[in-house]
Amino acid sequence: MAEDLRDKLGAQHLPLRDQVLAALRTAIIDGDYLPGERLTEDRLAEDFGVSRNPVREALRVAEAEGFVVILPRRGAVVASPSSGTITDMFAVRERLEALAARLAAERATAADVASLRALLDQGREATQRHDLARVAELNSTLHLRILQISGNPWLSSIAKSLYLHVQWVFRLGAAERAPHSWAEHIQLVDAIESGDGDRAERAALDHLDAASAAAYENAEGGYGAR
Amino acid sequence: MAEDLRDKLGAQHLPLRDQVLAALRTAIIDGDYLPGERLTEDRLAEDFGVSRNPVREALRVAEAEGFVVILPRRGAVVASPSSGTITDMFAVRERLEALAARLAAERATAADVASLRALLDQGREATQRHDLARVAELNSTLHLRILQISGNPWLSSIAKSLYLHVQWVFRLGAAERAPHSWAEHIQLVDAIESGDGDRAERAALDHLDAASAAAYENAEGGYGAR
DNA sequence: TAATTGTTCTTCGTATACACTTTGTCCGGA
DNA sequence: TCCGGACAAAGTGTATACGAAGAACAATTA
Repeated sequence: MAEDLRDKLGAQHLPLRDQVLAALRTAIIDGDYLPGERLTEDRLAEDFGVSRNPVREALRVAEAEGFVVILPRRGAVVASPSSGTITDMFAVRERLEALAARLAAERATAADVASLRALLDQGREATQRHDLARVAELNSTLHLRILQISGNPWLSSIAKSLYLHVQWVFRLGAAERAPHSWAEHIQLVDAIESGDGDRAERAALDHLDAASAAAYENAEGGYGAR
Repeated sequence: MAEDLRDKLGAQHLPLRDQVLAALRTAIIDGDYLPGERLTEDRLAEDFGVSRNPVREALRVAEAEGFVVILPRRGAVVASPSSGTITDMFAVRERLEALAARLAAERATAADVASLRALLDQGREATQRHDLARVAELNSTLHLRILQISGNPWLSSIAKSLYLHVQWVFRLGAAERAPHSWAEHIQLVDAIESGDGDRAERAALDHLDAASAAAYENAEGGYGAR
């Protein structure tokens, strides 16, 4: 009974605008709303079954995060990650994840390393099962976990946001590369465990370089945003 | 009552929410709203002479940017940049501005360099006049200009946001350090002009290290947020 | 004193209204 | 046929009001 109430209150705890924002983000990342598509407030309100206000608030944040572009008096359209900005994104991500890897190496506890290793194991297993969706999910979890271990909230939140955008761009072809990248992940975790910041940074850079190259290839075959 | 603000800001095309956001940001950075201070929607609406709707939208973005913290059902309070996050902020900024300096060095046109030199001149002049406010302003402009020259929109927007936060933390004691840092700026611009990415990156790192040390000192004497 | 109950303040979401822009359409004239 | 302008439709931007729910604080009671 108390749990019932807790759950109910906990669910209520999330403001509608945040739920809308989350739903909007995933809808965009999943391609339900395609780049360039017009997002009128009424339409979104109807799609999510809420009034205009929460939608508007979610849209402003989505704009700040780069998922939509808002044209004054003309409303919102889904942003278009052009191939130019893919390069730019990776240039920034490279620096950020390198820093994260260094910090993680310097600060990781035994428990932290253990949790990374556990993810690695699950990833190997999922790869053997050819469960690509699960591999992709573990991929995200691993990166986010490293960010968290770095203990720098700024780094974490910025990189997280960038990471979402990478997923968005990646979306279509990422799964094919996942098994390849797993070997790089092992290198990275080994480096973090060693506590050697330089080495961890190098491993992160190598990983990002490979991912960047793959992303660029995928972008060619991506949706033709304009 | 509302008219003065409306007329002042209303001359532009900008939606009210953006004007409110800008006003809110500067009010927080300038210390008109102190860390921990409660910001009710009604109060802000009255302060800015607008209705609650634009205020709410501005608040959501301000939250995403880290200037306020919104507690569910309890409203917004001005965020508190604790000394812990100062270190974290500079760790990220270091990487980002180093990248910006490198990219700027690789891409700067003659006109770009000329505009940087012009800022440098104005800064030297303002320093001689002991016009510290102007020096601080030129300081910002210079950094933002380099970001812009880097030509990476992601880098630019992220670093810009971080830069605002640095200004916020700095606020009190920054003026004293400004003359010192000007010498470092000359090094930085020289490096960018040379087109040598490595050198530009090193110059940026040196500058940031010094700024970081200074910021840390200032933080001790900052406002005692709780 | 401690617990409980009210009261008040404020957010959160909904709904409505309306001015103003932008956009698209239609119509008449060259 | 093509052009330009009037006109209507759609949608944003802003204001306002209202009710529900939660949180904080005061008052009351045991």
